[in-house]
Amino acid sequence: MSEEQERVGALGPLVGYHLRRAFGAFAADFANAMDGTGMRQVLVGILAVVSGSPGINQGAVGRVLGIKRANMVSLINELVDMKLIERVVDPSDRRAFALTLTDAGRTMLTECLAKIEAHERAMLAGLSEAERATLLDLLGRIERREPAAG
Amino acid sequence: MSEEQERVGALGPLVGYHLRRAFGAFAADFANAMDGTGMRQVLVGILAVVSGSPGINQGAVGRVLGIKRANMVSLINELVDMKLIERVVDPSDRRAFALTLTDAGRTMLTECLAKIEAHERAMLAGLSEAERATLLDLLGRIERREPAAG
DNA sequence: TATTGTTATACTCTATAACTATA
DNA sequence: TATAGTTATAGAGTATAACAATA
Repeated sequence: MSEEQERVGALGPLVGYHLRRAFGAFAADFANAMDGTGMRQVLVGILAVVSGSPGINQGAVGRVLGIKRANMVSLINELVDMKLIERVVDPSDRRAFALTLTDAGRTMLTECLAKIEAHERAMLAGLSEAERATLLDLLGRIERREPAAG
Repeated sequence: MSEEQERVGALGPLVGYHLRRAFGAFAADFANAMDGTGMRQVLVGILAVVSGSPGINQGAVGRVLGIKRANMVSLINELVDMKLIERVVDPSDRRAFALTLTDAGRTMLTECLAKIEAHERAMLAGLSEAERATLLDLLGRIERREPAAG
């Protein structure tokens, strides 16, 4: 196996470096797995969140997924144009749009999740079930860590 | 702590999703840690690789770090403009440039690595030493996994 | 005042194709 | 022909500032 990957000098012991490389490998394989669906990581994420919280507005979806409001606009537009998401004015707050999946959206999400599970199995083939659980736990604790100052 | 982060529906059990979020948290804090230095993740990575393999050419640096040749050009230009890297024609292969760190480059790398170690300590404060080692091991095995088809 | 969605904008990262000069 | 570096370009992710409508 390529020795070049070993010559990372001072980067070797850095979790951040390996996180970047592992994330990159996952992202590339994910894009491959989505081939032909017209979907991307972020779009599937939005479908999953809307599926779990029907009627949610796009600002809230953004907060769940760590996407800025300004960047949500075109993403939601894409999904509406693809007829995967329905967007209606929320009667209880007329500034906001209530989002729900269309039937096509539910089908698409189901199909994507099946492809994603295969992609995850391939990427994690070298890890035992216990190791996958450990990885999920450790990553989760990094995400939810206490912010540095309050 | 924000309940919104929990409402990820089908994304919850996906390693790829949590890898994306943990990587995002690391990247944001890394950028913060580099404040005032003019450096970014990729630039520090290049300095570290050149430091470990003086005289290496930029294509090889790109292969080590997973950066395409075309994208290396402007990155190396940046580092040369900042006078952190020296680029001389390799006498043994006049197509290539041999890269080495300048004194300023060595100083910058040392300073950045100190900041990065503090950043890593902060990001991983909730993990024991054993857990950090486990995380490095698991991420490393994902990076170096066997490609799907040969 | 604060919030929702929006527009405009900019920077970075990533990717591909085509070119040159050397090997 | 293959490789090192380059140029041009395009798509995607991420960030901020400012605005209108509504709360």
